[in-house]
This record gives sequence, structure tokens and C-alpha cells, in this order.
Amino acid sequence: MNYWLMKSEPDVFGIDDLKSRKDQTEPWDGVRNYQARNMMRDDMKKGDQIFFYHSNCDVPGIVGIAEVVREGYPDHTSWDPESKYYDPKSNEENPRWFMVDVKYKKKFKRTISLNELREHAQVLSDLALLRKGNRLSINPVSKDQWDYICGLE
DNA sequence: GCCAACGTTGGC
DNA sequence: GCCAACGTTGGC
Repeated sequence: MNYWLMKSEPDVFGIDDLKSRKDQTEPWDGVRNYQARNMMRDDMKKGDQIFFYHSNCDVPGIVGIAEVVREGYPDHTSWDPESKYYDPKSNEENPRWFMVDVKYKKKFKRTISLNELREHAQVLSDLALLRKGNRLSINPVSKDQWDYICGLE
């Protein structure tokens, strides 16, 4: 099993939004970055665990856990001209962008903030999230990192 | 709102 | 293939 961290802006779609969705499940659409696409298309498997990260907000940090419930499939918003994620270079015959479905698992009692994670830089030195200039919306997390961060709650 | 870091685009 | 210009991300 693999572990991931996925960023989302709580003003747009936060963990409470995921929890209140039908089946507590949502397609992770709108990702328009090739590295992130490749991870969703090739690497994220059913049952993989996900840290749900809130970005661009008062206290950025990990707020809970989700799970991959459907593996990579074409992101149909990419060929919908009405969608804000529309990409004229993508179409149904030759989809350029992919997504996975994620399901709510739990919300942490408190936010494990980016600042707090930085305080553990000794242990989490390889955490992609903490690397300078990291803007990837999906990051791999090792099992050790996963267990350690879960222990912080 | 600012700005550093990074990705993408397109002319050459 | 280079690189300047531009757009986006995301912390602060």
C-alpha cells in the first residue's frame, strides 16, 4: 500500500466538503500538472491512504485522512467547454488529464500545521511537502513518514 | 496583496 | 534546444 498527500484549498473544497458528499466520495478533478497526473494515472491504487492537506488558508496543514477508492481514469472536465478546467487539447478519444476518486476516512482532532511539521524536520527531512518551492498538489509519503505524522495527532 | 519558486508557452 | 515572458501556486 502507498501513501500520499493531496492539497486542496478549503475555500474551494475542504475536508468537510468531502465528508458531506454522497458516499463521502469525490472525483479529484481539475489537476493540470503532468507530474501529479502521472501519479494519479499510474501510481495511486485502490486502498492507498491520503493525507488531506489544506493550502492557501489561515493555518495550512494536514487535517485528516482519505482513501483512494477508484484508480486513475480520464478527467472529463478537461473536454467540457463549460468547465473551468477545460483544456482544448484534451478530448474523449485522447484524454490528457486523469483523476482518482477519494473517500473520506477521518478528520484529525486538530490540524497538524505546516509549521508543526517543520519542527520535525529532522525526522521528516525527505517529506516532499517541506522542500523549498514545492508546489506539487500531490506528494508521495513514505510509510515511516505516514506513521510518524499520524502519531503527532 | 506580495513575491519566490516553478511550470508552460512560443518565438527563434 | 534555448530562453524570455507569462501564469500559477501557496506561504506569509
